[in-house]
Amino acid sequence: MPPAILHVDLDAFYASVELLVDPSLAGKPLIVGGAGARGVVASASYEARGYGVRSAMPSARARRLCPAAVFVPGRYALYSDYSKRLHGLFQEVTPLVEGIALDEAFLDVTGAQRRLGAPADIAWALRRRVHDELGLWVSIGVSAVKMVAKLASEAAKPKATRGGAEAGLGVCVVAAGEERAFLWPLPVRALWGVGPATHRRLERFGVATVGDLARLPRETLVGAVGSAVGGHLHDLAWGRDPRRVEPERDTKSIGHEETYPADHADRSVLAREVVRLADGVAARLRAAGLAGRTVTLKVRFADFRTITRSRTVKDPLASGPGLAKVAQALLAGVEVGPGVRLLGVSASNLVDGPPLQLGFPDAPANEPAWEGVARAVEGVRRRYGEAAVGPAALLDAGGGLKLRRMGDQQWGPGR
DNA sequence: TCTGGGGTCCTCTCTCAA
DNA sequence: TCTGTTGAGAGAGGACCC
Repeated sequence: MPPAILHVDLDAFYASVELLVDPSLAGKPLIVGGAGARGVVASASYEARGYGVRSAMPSARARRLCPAAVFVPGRYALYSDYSKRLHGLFQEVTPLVEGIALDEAFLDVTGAQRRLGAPADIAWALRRRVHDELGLWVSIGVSAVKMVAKLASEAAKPKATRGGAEAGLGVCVVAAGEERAFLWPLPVRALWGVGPATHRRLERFGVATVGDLARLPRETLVGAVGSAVGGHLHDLAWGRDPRRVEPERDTKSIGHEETYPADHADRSVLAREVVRLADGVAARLRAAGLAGRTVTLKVRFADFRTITRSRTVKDPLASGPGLAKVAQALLAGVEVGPGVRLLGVSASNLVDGPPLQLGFPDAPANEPAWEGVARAVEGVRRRYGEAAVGPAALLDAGGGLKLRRMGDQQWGPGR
């Protein structure tokens, strides 16, 4: 059976979910994202895209391009729920599903062909089913080559106009042997792995399309962008992508970061923020049954200069106080006078199983055994809610807790 | 124009031990 | 004991993805 890979991509996912929840928004230019001065666009309806609004664009600019746009703050938990239902439908087609993002996945349907028919038929049936059951449209690319399937789904997408979406192909199939004819006219920037920096370097060699890239000698390309990226891009340009669909991938790091509405230069405020971020990271580590040996602190200054400082400890950490202690020690070595715009805490070097939190570097001998404390906190939170218990440092004047959780501030600070 | 949050991977440099 | 080499691991930064 010839290999067959589907790349499935939801059309304007977050904006489409918001339209489902509130049909009165239909036909209006809709922008999902952070509405504040430092927010960005997470997703835009096709009406808004018709004005040039794109995801990852600063919200302030999007507002200038489309003053009539309706801004919606974005609800990570809601989109996550839709995504789970979508992945449930994928699993009925094949167990070989590799999730790339909430709205995007690769499906290896090589083995499903006997049961469900040709890959194109599987794609059309899946597209119909997603719409019938979830009310959302997906675009699907089909190819024997992973990257080509990805680009084919892009080719299948609707086009944006000021009046809304202009229907696309829905499903785009690139037959075996046709990969180069499909790839070579595309702009080189379309390839996964060619971002702004690589694009600038390639332009110096007169490379504008994937075909130009294919004709560039491999050694020249490697010299220009490095061995790993250069070799990979050259293979892609020739339609070679040996990567398989990988259903299971180990998590390498877990972290939280947050951009503040105004810059902070007060060390005590920043130290408290570190506790908040570390508590959120710890909650996710423990929920995943993981612990981390490396703690990384990320600091972005007012001028957007960004630094990271990390420390690797002997015993894996999974408690908020343990992570916070290391992160605060790292913060102590950073000059915060210029003002801090963003702070982040992450754990990497992850290991399985219950954390072996016996103590911390430079900790006093009687450092409490946080493992027991963390378990007790989890129990209380399960029973009485997340904000029932937390680090004393996070208590506000009214006795409330300001915790940090996944998706709380996904697209920048609010207004 | 003024740049989010969650990640992964690659490269370079430095240190340390064999 | 001193010097050079090599490789592993850590740390930092950057590029990229959605």
